[in-house]
Amino acid sequence: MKNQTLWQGIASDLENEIVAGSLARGSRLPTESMLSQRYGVNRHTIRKALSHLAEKSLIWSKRGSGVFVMQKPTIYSMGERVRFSQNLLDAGRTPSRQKLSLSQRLATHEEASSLKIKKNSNVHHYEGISFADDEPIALFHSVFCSKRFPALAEYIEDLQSVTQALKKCGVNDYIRASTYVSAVAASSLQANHLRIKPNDPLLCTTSLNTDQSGTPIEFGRTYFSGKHVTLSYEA
Amino acid sequence: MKNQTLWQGIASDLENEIVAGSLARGSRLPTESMLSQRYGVNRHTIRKALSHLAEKSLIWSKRGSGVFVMQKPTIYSMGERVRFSQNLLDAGRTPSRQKLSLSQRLATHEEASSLKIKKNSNVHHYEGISFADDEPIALFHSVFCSKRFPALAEYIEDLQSVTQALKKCGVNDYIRASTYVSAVAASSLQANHLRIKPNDPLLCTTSLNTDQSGTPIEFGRTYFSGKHVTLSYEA
DNA sequence: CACCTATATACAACTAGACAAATCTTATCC
DNA sequence: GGATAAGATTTGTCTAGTTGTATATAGGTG
Repeated sequence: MKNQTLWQGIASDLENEIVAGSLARGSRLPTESMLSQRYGVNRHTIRKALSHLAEKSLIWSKRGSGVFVMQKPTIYSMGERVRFSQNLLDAGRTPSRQKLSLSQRLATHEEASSLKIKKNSNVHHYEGISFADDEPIALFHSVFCSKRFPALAEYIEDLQSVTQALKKCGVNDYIRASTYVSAVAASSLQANHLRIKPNDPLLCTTSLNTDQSGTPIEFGRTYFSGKHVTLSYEA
Repeated sequence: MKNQTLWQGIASDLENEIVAGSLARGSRLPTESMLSQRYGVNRHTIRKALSHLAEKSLIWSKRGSGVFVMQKPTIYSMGERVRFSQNLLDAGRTPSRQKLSLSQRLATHEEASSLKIKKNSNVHHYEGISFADDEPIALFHSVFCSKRFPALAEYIEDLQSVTQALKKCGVNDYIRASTYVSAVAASSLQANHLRIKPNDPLLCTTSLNTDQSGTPIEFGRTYFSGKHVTLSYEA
C-alpha cells in the first residue's frame, strides 16, 4: 500500500470486488459514467483503470453495450485426457508456455515411488510457466524417467510440447491416472512469476499420467493462480 | 511584515482576497499559469504560495481541474442520538449526502458479530459522502441486516435518508450504542473524495446503532476529514 | 558549506468537453 | 405481433487545458 495513482487504486478496488465475487463473473459492471461518479473522478481515469483490468483479462468491453466481468477460464478439466493447450483454446484464450528449466537430476522419494522406478534413478525435470493471452496462469514442473525416455529433453526443447515430445518417444497416448488438488499460499518466487502477490491463493494439483497399460509416464505438480483459473471436475 | 519573500507576499495577498470575499468561498482561483503571469513570477513561486494556503486549509486543489477556496470547518457533535442532518442544521450548515454505492453482499466477520447475525448473512451495504454546504466532510459506509430489513435498500434509494428509511421499516427510533474513534491516514481514493491529500489525517469512527431494546440495527464507519471537522462529545 | 529562494524545462496524472460508433430502448405503424 | 425508425445509452477516440512531480541551474544568506 504505497503511493498509488488514482486509477491504480480504482483498478485494485474493482479487482477486489471481482475476486470477492460481489461483481459476479459474466455480469455487467456499472457504466463508466456511474463509476466516475462513485469514485469521484473523470471518466478517463475510470477508463484507464478499466483498460488495465482488461489487459489482465479480468474484464472485457463492448462498445454501446457495456463492460463485463470475464469468466474465469476453466482451463483444466479433470477427465482422463488432460491437455493444456486444447483446454485454453476451448476457453477462447491463446495458450503458450515458457520454459524455466530443463535438466536431469535424481528422483525424489515421492517421484520415484509415483513413477515406480528405483530410488536414485535419474529423471528429466521440466519446469515452466503456462500463459493464457500472455497472462501467466500456472507454474508447472514434471519429471520423466530418464532411462525410459533418453532423448526426451531434446525433443521437448525442439517441440515445446510434452505431448509431441512423448509421441516421438513412442508414447502415442497417455491418460491421467490420478490428480490431487489442494490450496496453498504463493511464495514470493511463485508470486513473482505469476504476477500476483505473495500469499495469494494457488491451486496446487499433483498428477500422474500413465500410458494405456497403466505404466507411469509423467509425474508433476502445477500451481494455478486462483484468480485466473477454475478447475472443472466434470465426468 | 517587511522582509517578505515573493511567495509570502503572494500568499498573504491571496489570503486577503479570500477573507475580504472578493474570492468567494467555493469559487475557483485563476489557474497557476494565470497567477504566475499576473504576479510576474515563475509558476513554482505561485505553487509555493498556494501550498502555504493549502496547509492553512484555506484552499484545496484538484489535479487537472483547478484550485478552489475552501469552506469553513465544521463541528460535529456525538451523543446518544446522532443524526447527521439535524446535527449540521444545528451548526448552521446545509447538509446533503451523495450515494456512492448501495448493494448487497456477505457480512464480514466484524460486521456479523457486531450486528449479532450469523456468519455469511447478507447485508445491505450503503456507502456515500456527507456534505456541509457542498463541501465534503466525511465518507461513510454502513451495513444493515438484509433479512431484518428486506426493503431497506429501496427506501434509502427513494428517501435519501437512513433515518427515514428505517422508520419505514418500523424502526421509529435508534440510539448510538457505541462509538470508537481512531485516526488514520487517507488513502488516495479517500483523499480524492474529501478533497484532501493522501496521508492527510482522518477521524475514523466505528459505530453501532441499536433500537431501544438494544438490538443492533446499523454498523458503520465514518471517516471525517480532519481538516474540516472537529468532533464534539458534550453531554 | 548547507539551505532557502527563484527560474526554467519537461513530463506525468487528471480533468473537461466534444463527437463518433455501436448498442439498447421505445414508440409507432402495418 | 413483428418490423422499422427515432432516440437515448454506452463505449471509443480525440484535443486541449490544469495541477503534480522531478530535475537542473543560479544567486543569496547564515
